[in-house]
Amino acid sequence: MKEGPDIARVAALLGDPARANMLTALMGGRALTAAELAQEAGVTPQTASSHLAKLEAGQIVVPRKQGRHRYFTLSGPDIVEALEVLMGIANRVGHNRVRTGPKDPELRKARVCYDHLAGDMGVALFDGLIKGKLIENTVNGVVMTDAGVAFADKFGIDLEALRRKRRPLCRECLDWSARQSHLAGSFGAAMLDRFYELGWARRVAESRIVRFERDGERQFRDLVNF
Amino acid sequence: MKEGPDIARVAALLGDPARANMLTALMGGRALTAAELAQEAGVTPQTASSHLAKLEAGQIVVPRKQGRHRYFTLSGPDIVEALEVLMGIANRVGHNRVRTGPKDPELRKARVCYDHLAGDMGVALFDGLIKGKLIENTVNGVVMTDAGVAFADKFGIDLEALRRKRRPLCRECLDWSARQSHLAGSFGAAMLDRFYELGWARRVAESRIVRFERDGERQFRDLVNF
DNA sequence: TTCATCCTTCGATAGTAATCGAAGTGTGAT
DNA sequence: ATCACACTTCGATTACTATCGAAGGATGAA
Repeated sequence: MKEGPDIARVAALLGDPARANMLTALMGGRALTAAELAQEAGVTPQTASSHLAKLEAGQIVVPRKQGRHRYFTLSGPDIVEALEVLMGIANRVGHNRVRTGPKDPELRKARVCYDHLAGDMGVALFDGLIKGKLIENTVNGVVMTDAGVAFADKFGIDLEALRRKRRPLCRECLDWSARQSHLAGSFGAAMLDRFYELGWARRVAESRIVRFERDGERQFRDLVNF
Repeated sequence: MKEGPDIARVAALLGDPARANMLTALMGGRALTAAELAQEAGVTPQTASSHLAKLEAGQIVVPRKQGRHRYFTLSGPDIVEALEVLMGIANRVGHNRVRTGPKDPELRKARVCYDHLAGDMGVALFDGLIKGKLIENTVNGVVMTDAGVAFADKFGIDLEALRRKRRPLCRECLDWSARQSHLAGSFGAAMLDRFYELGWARRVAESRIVRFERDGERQFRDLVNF
């Protein structure tokens, strides 16, 4: 009837709760399997498969076969952009899925996002590494500088082992409580692991909260104030 | 379950063809009535009313009552942003409502948009009238200047008759093939009628194409090169 | 080969939402 | 007062789609 791009078709693909959950899970930038996405969306694998088929047909996600797994990624940065804008709108009009409850402050401060640190402290870490010129935020993604490599070694992270994994070393991940980027990727995960090992922080059981020890938080602050 | 804004709810509101049509019509920035939006969407007033109620409840549009009309506008620039991004995606993945077939060039060049001229020549007309200061694009919409009134008279358009109609005299209409505004409103319709009368152009049967005669196009070019 | 795992397809069900005809409400014009 | 118009509400229909159980590949491991 009318000329122009078919907005509705694309928007409808993002307009189902299960699919929206999958897509936001993919915003971290990491490829996820169908099973992981099913869990994220809270649906059975069959249902997830159906949704993923639709998203694939609509070219919102791109599948990559690896062994008996199928890994999905977003088809492009424009999808991320769309999700971001929609989140902004949802936020503005007050369509939120969970109330900002009493124990929320701790979640906002520090929590795990899959396997890396998110929340205010996650953002602080990312910013600190940028300011200290240990990582650089280029158009092609986040990369480590030579100074960063030296730092990782000194901090007790085996970069060579990380590089052997398929997963990208550094990646930025949008933080919805803080609306800024925090550090993801295998290096981001390794940093959080190291915080645990050093006794700076520990996970709170049955929750995504990461609780820093008093001394650990002090050392963390020193770390990010390059 | 998950924290964060409820993307799906917002996206679902944009994910219906009728609603998407209404919203893209509102991208021009001007307030439109429920009836106009119904026509844009190609649905009956009842259906449009239902959609508008949903959009209003979701705070995507804002109503403003004026007499027996209800004017709707987008609730904020973020909505425009979202629509633009979605259009980009739809374009990238090739979800277009009309095929860019062989006879497409003619459609792009000149076609009717309801009752006025759209396409490249429609945009050229609009721009020409603006440049010639016959119309002005103000925040409250497009208005005619004194020079414009004089021109209309000379061109054989009875402005007084047009003014007696309820319909606004001048209006801009977003052109998706050209991504720019063209002239709508009763004056826009009258201009196209006059082109027919003068033998400058004629409609191609069973199509929205407006085909200009060689001489008619030349005179049209003279007209818009104020 | 046999088994386990990951994922998809099929089929049935249930819930939702778009649509429009008919009727109702409110506003402005004659 | 009467009419016309703009819009909404109600009710019924229709169509779609999300969902999951069950079963069927496909891949890798033992």
